[in-house]
Amino acid sequence: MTKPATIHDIAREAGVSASTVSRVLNGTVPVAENKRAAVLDVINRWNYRPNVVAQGLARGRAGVIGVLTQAMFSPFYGEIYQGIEQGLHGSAFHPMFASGNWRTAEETTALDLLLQRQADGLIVLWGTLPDQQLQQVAGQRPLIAIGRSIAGFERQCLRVDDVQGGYQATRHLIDLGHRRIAHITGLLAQQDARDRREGYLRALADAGLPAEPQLVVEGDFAEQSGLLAMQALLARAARFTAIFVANDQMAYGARLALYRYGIRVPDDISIIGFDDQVGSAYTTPPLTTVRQPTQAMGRAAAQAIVRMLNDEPLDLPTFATELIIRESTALYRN
Amino acid sequence: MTKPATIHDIAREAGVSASTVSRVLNGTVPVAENKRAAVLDVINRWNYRPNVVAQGLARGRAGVIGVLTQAMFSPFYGEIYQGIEQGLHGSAFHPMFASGNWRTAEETTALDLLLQRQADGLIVLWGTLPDQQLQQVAGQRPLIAIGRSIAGFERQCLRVDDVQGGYQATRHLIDLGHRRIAHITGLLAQQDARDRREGYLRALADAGLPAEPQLVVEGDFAEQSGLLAMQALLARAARFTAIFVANDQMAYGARLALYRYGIRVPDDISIIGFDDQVGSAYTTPPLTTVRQPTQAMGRAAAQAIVRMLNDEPLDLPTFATELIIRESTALYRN
DNA sequence: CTGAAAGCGCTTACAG
DNA sequence: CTGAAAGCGCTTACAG
Repeated sequence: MTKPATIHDIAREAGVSASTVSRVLNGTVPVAENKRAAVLDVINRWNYRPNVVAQGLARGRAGVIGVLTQAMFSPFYGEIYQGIEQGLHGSAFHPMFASGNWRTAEETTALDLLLQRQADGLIVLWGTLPDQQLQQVAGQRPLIAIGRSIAGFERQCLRVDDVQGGYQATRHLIDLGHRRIAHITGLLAQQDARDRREGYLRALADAGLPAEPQLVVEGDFAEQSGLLAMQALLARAARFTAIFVANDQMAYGARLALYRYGIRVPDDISIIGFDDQVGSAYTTPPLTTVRQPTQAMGRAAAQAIVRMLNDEPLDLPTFATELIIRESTALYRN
Repeated sequence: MTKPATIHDIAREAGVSASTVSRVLNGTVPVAENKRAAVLDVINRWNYRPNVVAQGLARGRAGVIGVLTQAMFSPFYGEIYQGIEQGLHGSAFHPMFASGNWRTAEETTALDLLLQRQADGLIVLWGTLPDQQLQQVAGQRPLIAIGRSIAGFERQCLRVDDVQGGYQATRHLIDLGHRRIAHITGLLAQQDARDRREGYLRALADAGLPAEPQLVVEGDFAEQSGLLAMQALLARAARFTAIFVANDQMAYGARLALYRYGIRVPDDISIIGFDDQVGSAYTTPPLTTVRQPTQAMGRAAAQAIVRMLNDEPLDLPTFATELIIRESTALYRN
């Protein structure tokens, strides 16, 4: 367990000062060709890598973009990470992740961790942190939020149009001829769940269809709640031929409930989800759903952070959802 | 964008030296009660948080465990992360993730990133890095590998018994009365895929069943390859009534192929996967599979790293797989 | 072009 | 118990 070489070791071996080694490392200032070659030679021979932590301290810039996420392992966030990595590529900044799991206390811990590790900028993905906490951070360093708003920092909040998404999903069902359309909502404490429901209601209203409270039940975005919600719906008197489920995970649960009851999809009931999770193309039948441009959103957020760090002006685009038609929805037939 | 307070600011305001502030922060040495109170007061009032990067530099310990993973967003790795976080909890170390995506070049980049950020220890999850590269790192700092071996460092490699897992899966099918059992393998360039196939072959042999090459086709662990492999199998002359698929993702694809052909699961064909992905309990029908104790493995790896960091002796347990029987497998009926 | 010096924000012997 | 000093591994004016 030998200690790794430092810039001074390299300097000594190459017969120059540490300053010079630093200069050839960073290419900031011209260095005499022979010294440059000597330094490079030692660096290669010793396979020297500068300590980026020390660099960060000296430069006052860690080269880190903190990403406050909710679930390290969700495929949904995964696509956003990919976008972030793409957006950061070639920028001298690297992402650093910490997850809050939708619990305010954990989110606070994760945020502190990112801040203490000197993240130069922050990307906040959804979550339950109060505006006030984020406002304070946003006042101190570049911050972009995805999936939530922060009062006073609206221009740094990148939101997808969930109302439109919910509308699209419901409209698709209506266009297929369905008239009695149920809805399993997400956790209504979350804005996105409320927005999707809002889209559902508007689509019904626009089509002159009545909103039937008995056809709406709240879930919590997890599979099991979709299953339970579908059971509840099936137990009620009100009938329906199609259902909009507020995310794909719950749609899986709902679909399983139908399977258990021997109700066919899409022959008896059409089902549409939201998110287009990776697995959704391989469910039986493949799930019709509404896609959020996750990767593009991640990329935009990363690019925006870099622009802020460089004091360049910001102009976040608006992100629209996209209907992905697969095989879980079909024409209504009487 | 005011600069955050430093330890000197706190010291000045509290009327003590920076050393004293440091001492109350770390609780290493007794500090007079009145000064301690004064310091704590300023810290709270200013909401001061020490710069952990600077702490790490001064201490020679970053407090970071690097986790070299393959896919940031896979639920499978996600469970391992959870285990790692649990194992690190309360240990003064935090995980830091970088992903290699099963590409040697990217894995090298990710490893470098972790090393440059001064990770005190490393947990390597699967991957394609040559032994030599990892041996070098393992010679310099604590390293634990999950899912792969490193020559000369076997005691630091935590492996799950894939042969046993493949055996269990196949044996389950045999116990249900199946005699003609197909197998979709993983990418055979990977050891785990070869081991699972080995388990399959051994189970057949132990039951006195012939190994039929026409019943085995290679996949690449992704959904689409499972679908394609199943189509290939169905196109062949050889019939089968059950199939062991080397992971759940491919099992989803294989199941979709059967759906398209109108072949019922498990009535016509039984199917068993491997991994017990989160979604597998909600497929139709819910998937029988073999579970790896992912969370326990992550926890063990994290604890082992901490032990190594504290120069305590190591004794990694062996991890066994577990059969999870759901509804995609059934008794063979003629 | 280049070295010595100061500094980034901390910790930790050292001396009292 | 406590402060001044040196040091962690770098960078960057400053002076030449």
